[in-house]
Amino acid sequence: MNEKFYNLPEEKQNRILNAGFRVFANNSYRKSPMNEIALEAGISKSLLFFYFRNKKELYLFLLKTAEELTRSYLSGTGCYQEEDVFEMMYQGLLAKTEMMKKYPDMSAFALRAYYEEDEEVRGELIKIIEPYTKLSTNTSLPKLDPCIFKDGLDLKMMYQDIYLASEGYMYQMQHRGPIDIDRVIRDYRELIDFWKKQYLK
Amino acid sequence: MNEKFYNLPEEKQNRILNAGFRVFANNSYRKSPMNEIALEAGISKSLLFFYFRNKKELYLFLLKTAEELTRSYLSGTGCYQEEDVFEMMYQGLLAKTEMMKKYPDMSAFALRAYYEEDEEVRGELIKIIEPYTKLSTNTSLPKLDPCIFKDGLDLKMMYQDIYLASEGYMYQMQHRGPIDIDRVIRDYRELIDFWKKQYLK
DNA sequence: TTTCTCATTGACCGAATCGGTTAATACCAT
DNA sequence: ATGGTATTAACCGATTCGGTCAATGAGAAA
Repeated sequence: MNEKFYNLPEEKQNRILNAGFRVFANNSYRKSPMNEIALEAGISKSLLFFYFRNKKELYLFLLKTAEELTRSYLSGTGCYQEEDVFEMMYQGLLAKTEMMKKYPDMSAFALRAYYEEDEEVRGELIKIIEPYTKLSTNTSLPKLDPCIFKDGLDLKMMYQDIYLASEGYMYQMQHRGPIDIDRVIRDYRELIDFWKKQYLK
Repeated sequence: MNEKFYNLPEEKQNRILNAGFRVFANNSYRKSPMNEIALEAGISKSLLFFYFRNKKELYLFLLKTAEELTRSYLSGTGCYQEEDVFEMMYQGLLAKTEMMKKYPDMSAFALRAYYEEDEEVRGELIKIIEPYTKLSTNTSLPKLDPCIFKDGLDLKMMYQDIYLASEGYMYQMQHRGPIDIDRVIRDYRELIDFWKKQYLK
């Protein structure tokens, strides 16, 4: 890709990124037209081809960017060193909402890329997401100290419960159109507190 | 549509239905090619146009069919007259898995249709899904008899919890590729029992 | 076999769309 | 004016699309 892309004002860079995320999220790779991306970004198709040599380059650039941004957002929140499972989940969702404010279709784009099968990009696509394919199957519950939970509580089921409900929240955020994000956060916080009262000693 | 479609052996009808569901679920209306649907159904494009005059007719037929099938599946299970909230949820998920066995992409198709904006079909599309648009915003909890639940339990939060977790299950079923459906049902049953022990007196 | 019926198809058409190129602009500082 | 850079309109060849139609195939009836 053309290094001059980074000289553009950040707002314009983001417009292009978001246009790409959105189009590639709604269509398969082959059926995502460059002209549609350009139109949505508010630039001409020619300019888009000026910054990115071809569609494949733009696609892989978007994927690499999504990966980097996600990683930086997650490490930004203290969601990893948090020892409280509930607060960890909360921080995770907080990070995701922050991302969705700035890049509304990025996660949908990443999810679709995960299943993209077009041979034109598949090979180099895998190299980027490969580290995460193993990680995703890691549904095993983190180490939980039984002492702090109520006696006789099935920790595995509890974790299933909060994990799936959180997944359900994310799902609603993505598929239920544009909604009041701050409202979602407040609701989720309520749920977290409900769980803590319910499951913690 | 051509009434002779119903004369086809049921297996062939379903192949065509499922091919349509899949293609229209993965692409927008405009970018769903008839030839791709025919290929996936194992018939020629000409034959597809013999049974359905044009793309619009096929699309609306699929939508109407999806609506009817869903309604019949839901009324098939006793999920409405069930008074136990947990068993109601369980029956609901059971019905959905049954559907996904026979029509794997139907619900994904219906969801995408819900947000389809193409003016060629939007008008008549709305007429079909309009009754459900109001119903979907109905997140209010059903009438719950507080007596059977543990004292001091926040019923609204409990319902949020189980509703979202169930949503999370559905999400996993649709987006996590082909998985062992019976395994999913067993896991969900476990979760239901966990909730009953947790929330019921 | 011949004939009739009807499901099914390959070949085709005009129009639109696609990825990508290029030569020309608009803009702005010197 | 001049030079350089950001940006675009116009264009191209190839492909794809929705849809049509004449022809083929298969099976039952004669």
